[in-house]
Amino acid sequence: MKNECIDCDCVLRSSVQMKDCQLELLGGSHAVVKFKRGDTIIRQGVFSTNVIFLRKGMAKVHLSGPSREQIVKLVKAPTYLGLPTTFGDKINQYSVTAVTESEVCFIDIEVFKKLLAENNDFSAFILMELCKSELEAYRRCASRTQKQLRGNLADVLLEFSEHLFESDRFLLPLSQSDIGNWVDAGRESINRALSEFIADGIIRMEGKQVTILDKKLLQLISQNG
Amino acid sequence: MKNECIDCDCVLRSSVQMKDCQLELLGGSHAVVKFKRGDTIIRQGVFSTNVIFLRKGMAKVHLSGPSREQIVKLVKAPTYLGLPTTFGDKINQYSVTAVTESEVCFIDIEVFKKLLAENNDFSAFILMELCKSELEAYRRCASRTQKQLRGNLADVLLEFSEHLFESDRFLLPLSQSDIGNWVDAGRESINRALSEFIADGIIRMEGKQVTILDKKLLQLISQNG
DNA sequence: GGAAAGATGTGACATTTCTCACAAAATAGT
DNA sequence: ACTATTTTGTGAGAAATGTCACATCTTTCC
Repeated sequence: MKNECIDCDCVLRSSVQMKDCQLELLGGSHAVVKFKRGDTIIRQGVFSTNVIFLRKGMAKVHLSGPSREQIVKLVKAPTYLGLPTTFGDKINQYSVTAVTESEVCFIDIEVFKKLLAENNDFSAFILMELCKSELEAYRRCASRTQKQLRGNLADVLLEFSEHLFESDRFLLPLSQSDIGNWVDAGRESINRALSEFIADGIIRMEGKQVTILDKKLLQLISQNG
Repeated sequence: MKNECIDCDCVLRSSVQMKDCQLELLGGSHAVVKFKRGDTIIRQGVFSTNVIFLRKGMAKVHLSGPSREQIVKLVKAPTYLGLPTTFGDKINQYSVTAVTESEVCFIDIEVFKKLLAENNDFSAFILMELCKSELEAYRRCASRTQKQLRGNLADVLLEFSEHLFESDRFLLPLSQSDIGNWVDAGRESINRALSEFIADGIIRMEGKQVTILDKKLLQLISQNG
């Protein structure tokens, strides 16, 4: 098998120096798999022995809450998936589902641990990533719970436009009830708020195709809402 | 200065083997400080170069949200404080405030990084801690946003009783408005719900002294809503 | 190509919680 | 010991969302 890791983003992205032998190790022990939209990449409640690297695509991280499914965040390639759930616990504590066509590598956890132990740069990098995502989790949670519907919906739209697709025009990869599960609202409320945004000329929607017409206003709603 | 680290919980707790020279390093570079209830240990928005180890006491982790202060969690000694905020960003992204008399060590971040690099056990331990707290953050956030007031208040009381004080009788270290900022509710609502719990014979309160009378029922309320 | 499943649009109404207003109690500071 | 400040208790009405009930649309899959 050709060692795909050598030109894989997962290494480039880490901006970490890896010795050839370490790349060998990685290359010899992983499997690249494709997922379709809606496919489960990591399933909550299942025993896990792999860290996953998302090479291409976009995925939602979600877990089952007391009364419904809670979407925690959306992530796009390139990124690691399931670090906390694989290290923190043998059993997956959350699910990850592809929301667009995706491509991932499964990396055996023992190999991953070996790399962490051998390569201090790498382990410092991972540590930093974990710190950042914990901070992000705190911020997002505070923001979600304190803002009301319109503010949260504006955040979601801005998140898509600015971080995930980096464009004012994109195909919404979530259903309205998914968005509800993300921002803690009912499907109907999301629907009504979207209609308002359209009526106010803030966005345009043709099917799943969203165009942001007035980003300034959206940012204002995000702040004040 | 005597090297207090040798018999400090921070080392014991890590269950990590430290070489004598590493302990020296730690012992020679930290400062032990006492804090009173209400004192700020870490202040959001301020430049930081220290990791902090909470030796004794209890503290709240909180950050300023869009419309009010959000309490993220309560922690008790022994534990590290501010790892994410010190590693993830030079500027503190959250505050930590003592809620009981506390004692902490300030550990210079360069020393901490050196230890991480030198001691793989230690760095694996820290990595694991970070993973666990990220998982915990996700779970708590989902729980808080999906449950309603009584359920969340029950959770808070159980958290005090089962994890923080490990007793059915304890001195509530937060004001009612703090509790509100923790579970995303107004101060008045917390007050009313507490009164209900008292009226229902679930708890007793004499001033700040709380006694849990019916833990089973409290757990039921926590589950159902 | 047609049935079944899933996603979206929309109304009416019930609920929960917030907000404002004020009073009483407790705590801290001098 | 006596203010000043913070915390707690309580009512009444407002506001935001949730819930339920249907009527379309769309997509998926035999």
